[in-house]
Amino acid sequence: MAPRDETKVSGNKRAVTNRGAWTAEEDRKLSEYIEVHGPKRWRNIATKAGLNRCGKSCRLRWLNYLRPNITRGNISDAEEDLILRLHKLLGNRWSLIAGRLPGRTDNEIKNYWNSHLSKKISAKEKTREVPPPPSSKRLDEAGIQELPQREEEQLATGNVIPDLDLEIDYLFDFTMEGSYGLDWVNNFLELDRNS
DNA sequence: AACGAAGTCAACCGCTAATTT
DNA sequence: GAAATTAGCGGTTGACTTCGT
Repeated sequence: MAPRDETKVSGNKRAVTNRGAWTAEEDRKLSEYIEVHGPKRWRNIATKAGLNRCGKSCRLRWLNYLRPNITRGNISDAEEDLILRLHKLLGNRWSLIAGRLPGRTDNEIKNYWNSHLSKKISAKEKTREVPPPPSSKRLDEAGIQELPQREEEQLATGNVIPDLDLEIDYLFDFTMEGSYGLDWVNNFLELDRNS
């Protein structure tokens, strides 16, 4: 049985809502209601569909599992390659990445990244370990290596920008492109230049 | 067979942006 | 224009499964 939680509603009243895994019955109720009324006003959906859930939970369930055209199961090699390249370009912008993978959800891609790809990458980097040429970094008088300016800025602001210079040839090598159009990448870069 | 560690993934949380009242 | 509500995002948690000993 799903755990329950008290959710604040207007005033001092509290409503007890279900939490945890969704049941088949809850899925059915949610799907049927959305089929008729559409996926909007999630708090209304939760109450009017007779679900003891918060609107947020209903929305998540619909987007990640119940909506049509969801692709479930193994991520193909082409998809994995695209995720890697998009992540290099966009960072942890999971919803944007998911938007380029038909049928995949941001949650699924985020999970796949955290459980598969991040490890693959760190393993790759460990084996690579190519030291930079001595002239590429200068030493200050105390003998401490200075960070490149962008790295310093990122550390200062906390905004880590994906390293677009790293493996740039690989990133923009579209010769192995499959069915995924990447015109949007060019548009994105054009917008970025203009801004 | 039993147990703990590691991996996986669905769901929740906290926050911000956008929209509505 | 301000306040309230809703939608959406990324990070995190925790239950469950698989693997190794």
